[in-house]
Parts: sequence; structure tokens; C-alpha cells
Amino acid sequence: MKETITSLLQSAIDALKHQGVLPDDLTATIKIDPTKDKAHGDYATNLALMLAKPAGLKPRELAEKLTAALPESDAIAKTEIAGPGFINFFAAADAAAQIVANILDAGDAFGRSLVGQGEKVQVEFVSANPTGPLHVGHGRGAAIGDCLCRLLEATGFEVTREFYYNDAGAQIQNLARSVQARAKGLGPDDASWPEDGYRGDYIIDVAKDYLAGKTVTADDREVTAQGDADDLDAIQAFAVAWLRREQDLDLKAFGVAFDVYFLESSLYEQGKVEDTVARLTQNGHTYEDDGAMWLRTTDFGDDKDRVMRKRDGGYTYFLPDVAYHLDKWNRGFKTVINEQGADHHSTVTRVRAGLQALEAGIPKGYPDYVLHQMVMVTRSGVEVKLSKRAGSYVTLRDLIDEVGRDATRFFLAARRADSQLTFDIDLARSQSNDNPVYYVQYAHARVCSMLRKAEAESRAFDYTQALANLASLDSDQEKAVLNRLARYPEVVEQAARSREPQQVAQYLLDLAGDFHTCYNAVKVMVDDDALRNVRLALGIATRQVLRNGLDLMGVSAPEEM
RNA sequence: GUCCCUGUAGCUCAGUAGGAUAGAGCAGCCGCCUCCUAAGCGGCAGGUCGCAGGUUCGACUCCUGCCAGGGACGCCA
Repeated sequence: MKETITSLLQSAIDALKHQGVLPDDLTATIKIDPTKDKAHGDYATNLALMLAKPAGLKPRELAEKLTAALPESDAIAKTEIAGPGFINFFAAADAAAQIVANILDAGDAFGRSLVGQGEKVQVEFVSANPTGPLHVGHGRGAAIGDCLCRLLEATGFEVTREFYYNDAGAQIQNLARSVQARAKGLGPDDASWPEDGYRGDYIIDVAKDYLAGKTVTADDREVTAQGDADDLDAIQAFAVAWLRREQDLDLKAFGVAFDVYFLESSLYEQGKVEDTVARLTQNGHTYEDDGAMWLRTTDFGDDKDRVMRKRDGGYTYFLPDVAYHLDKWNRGFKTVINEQGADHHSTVTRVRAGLQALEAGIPKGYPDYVLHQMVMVTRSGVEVKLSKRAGSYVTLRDLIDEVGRDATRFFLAARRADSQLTFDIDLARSQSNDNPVYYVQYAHARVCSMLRKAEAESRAFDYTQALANLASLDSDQEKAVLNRLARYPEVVEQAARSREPQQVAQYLLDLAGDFHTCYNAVKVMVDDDALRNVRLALGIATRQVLRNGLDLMGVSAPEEM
């Protein structure tokens, strides 16, 4: 529909150029918007307002000339000029309803596109270190990151989901000492409990399994406990695998799976950190000061230079970060998106500066970042801060167990990443119309229910008859659904391009609302076969789009509630 | 002090690469199940889009300054 209007306008412009009304060298980007107000038709363009100045005409005058020059089309019932010079298009009834046939034909593929042209994209998200269960923040990252991946896949990109973690740093040693302390029967209140040790109850479980000689299998490693409480290295290896497994189970329960687990330690083992240092030094962007080696990141937009090699000879975290992103680039990812908590904001400039200093032909804005703000969890209006298991924070597992996977995913991905999120447990678990997840799912179930009823009454859906009567979908409520359905593909594309999964959630809420309104206004199971079938077709098309959209969010589309 | 994010109805939030009279849900009030699932629908009420300037035919949207909240500013990751 949009394409039709665009091409009509394009030929009108060409005609006016021919007549000398518009200058020949004029290039116009034609923008068609769906209208907010039905009185303005179905689609509108501001073209005459945009071109008024270069054309040297008043906007409304130009609009007159444009509409006069529009070729005839079956798709358009009429056009109007309104306000300061908008051109409104009223779609012919059957033209708008044609979307129903498109959706039914395309099925699961409706809304998918090839704009990505198979380009490789890597999305790094969650990237939690294996020192504890995943918390709500990781959950938000998982929901947003995975939804982004699904959006990119749906728009024709080849996506790699990657999880980066450190299995060897100071925090991991701290983890090992904590487990060891538990294995020796100590608790956080004992005098010899390690300083800053992990106090959560899960450490007790790790220690128990270690002493019992258990074997744990995570997605990317398997370790059998050695059982000796004095062997810190063995404890560390076991603890890392144990927590990796726990995180894997949480992610699985959340419906998120990764293609690659990338170890920070591998960057050292494969000499990539040293290579990076050498390149930075060769390029003359480093200097020694105060016993440390610095990178002159201020040459690349940072507000101060950064230490890359500490006085004690070790590297700061920022260096392996740069090496890691160089490795991403070398693996052929021209587009990389890092989904992280906003508390990592400071790394953005630094990593980008480091990559520029490599002089490896990496573009300035590489990589992309999607940073999400904090999540606050509330119950009965009061903030929940603790979980027994983790000690100091609410875990993702707590939420999944309590409100379910669908609600958790929807709630965490339905808000813009850059606004702070209040996760209201009472709302998420309420089986009522307050709950947006159920609102959308219910619309889907309602269509299923109609079809079951049709089946039971031996009035099974007849596709051919529906197609022959598309023009009967002419009530305001039906037209609202049709227009909404037609917008789905561009919503997907826009959400993918702007990296904003919440647009899909918002769309689904709108579509479900349009459908519920329609359901109450227009009876579907009528005796007239033609009417019944075409209305069923609209329901089926709606169900298809709801299903496709929910799938993009990783949320199920139940057949009954 | 510097940088980033946010500020829209009593509450939680949308607002689609500036477009027409700023939307939805909840909370409040009034209605709708002899009828396809009422986990639903309709209506009423509720706003100087933080404040002040600027750009534009047109600004919630872009620019500048200020105010408020959050985050980051480590030889921690």
C-alpha cells in the first residue's frame, strides 16, 4: 500500500517536472505516514510541505498540482488536501484488505525481510562472570539481547550470539577461596572468612558438590570435582564449571542460547593481548609513566589517557577488551552490538579509542552499544533487594520461578533500554487484564477459540470464499486492524534498525487492542458464509501476526488461556 | 567538577529517523455477559510534554542554557 502511494507520488512529481512546475534537479524523499485520525484517511504525506520552498509555491497550491498529477489507481478511493498542505489518501476497501491474503500466504514469514542481505552480525550480551547466579540486570540484558538477535535474524542478518566471560581473574580466585572456606565449614561470620568472600547460599552447594566428587557439565565445559579442600586450583576449576552450569540452566529456562562462549583467558593464551600491546606501541600511541604503560586514548576522544599495563606488570581489563574486539573484527564481523548494563558505560569510549589506536581500518563507531539502565524489583509496592540464594541481589531465576518465562521476558524487553525499569512482581504474576502479557496472549487465544468453534459447528474456515469477500471488511474497527496489520513489517524493520525491541512489544499491545475492540464490535460467527469467512480470515491474519511478533520476543502464543 | 541516560495524566509507560486536536494501561466515576473466552469492550474525567530561549511553515521530537533524578568517571571487571 505504502509502496503503491509512493510510486503514484513519484510519477506525479515526474509529471510536474515535465511541466516545468518543479525544477528538474529536485530530489525528493517521499515519506508516507499512517494517519492517527481516521478523518485524515489511511495514509498521509507531507510532500507538498517539503517541496513548497524549492518549488517556489505555496504548500496547498503545490498539493493541488500534485494530486491533479496523480495517476489513477484502484488502490486509492480518494485523496484530500488538508491542513497546511498534507495530502491524505483513503484506501479502497479491498486494497487495504489485501493485506489479509498476503499474511495468510506468507504465514510465519510475514514481516521477515532480506534487508540484512545475509550480513554477519555479532551480538554480545549477558557476559556474566561465573561467580554467582544471574541477576535481574543480566535478565534484562538477556531479554533485550536475544530479542535483538531475533529481530536481526528476521530482517535477513546472519547472527552470532556470544557470551564473554573471565574464568581466571581476581574475582574468580575470590570465588575459589569462598568455596574453600565453605568446604572447611566456615561461614561469613567466622574470623577467617575470606575478605569480600561471596556470601550467598549457593557457595554452600558448590562446596558440597565439590566434596562429594560430583561432575558438572556446562555448555562449554565439564569438570569432575577432585574433592580435596586444600587444592585451591581444583576448587576454582570446579566452581567455575558449577556456576557456568547454573547460568546455563537459567538461560535455558529463559529460552536463550548462545553460539559462542568466549574466554578472556584465551586472549592471553593465544598471545592476542601481547599482539595488541605490540601494535599499539608500534603505532606510537603508548608511553611509560610512573612505572606503568599508558595508552594515549585522548588522541581518540577520551577525556584522559588510560593505563594498559600496571606497575605490577599485569594488564588492566581494558587491554583484553581491545584485543577481544579486534578479534571480533578479524572474525569478519563488520557489525558488532554489545548489550551491557549502563554501568559499563565508561568502557565505550575507551574500547573505541583503543581500536582506533590499532590503526587496523576499524570504523570509528565500532562496536555498537546498547546499554540498559537498572532494574528495580518491587513486591507489594516495596523494593525487593535480596535473594536468599544469591545474598545481595534478586536473581533471574527468582523471577522466572515466580512469574514465569513469558511475563519475565515481556516485562524486561518491553521498555526502552535507556530508561530505568521497575519490575512489579505483583503485576507480572497477576492473571488479570492489568497484565500486558496476557492481554496480547489472550487476543491470540481468542482467535484460536473462534476457529475451534467454527470447526465444532462444521463451518470450517473457507479460504477461497474469504478472499472473494475482502471488501466486506469495511467497518471502522476492521479497517483499524487492517491498517495495523499492514504496518507490521516496517515495525520489525524499524525495531531492528534502531535496536529497540520494545517497539515490537508496543506494536503487539496496539494490535491486540485493535483486535479486542473489533471482536466486541463485529460478530464473526454469523450465518452469512461469505461474511463469516472473511471475518475469520481477518482473525487468522491477526493471530499470525501476533504469533510472529511474540516469537520475536521469545514469548509463547497460547491457543487457550 | 566532567561525561552518559532519564524527566510526558495521580501511578507505570508509549509516542514509529519534526507533521495535523500529545496516546495507552492502571487507579477514580458510569455503563456492557439469554450473544464467538468479561484475562474483554464502550464512555466520562484527568496534561503549560521539567523550565527558559533558539532553529522551522510546523518541535514531545533538533540545538543551547538551566533545574531535578539515576549512572559512570580505578594501575577493579
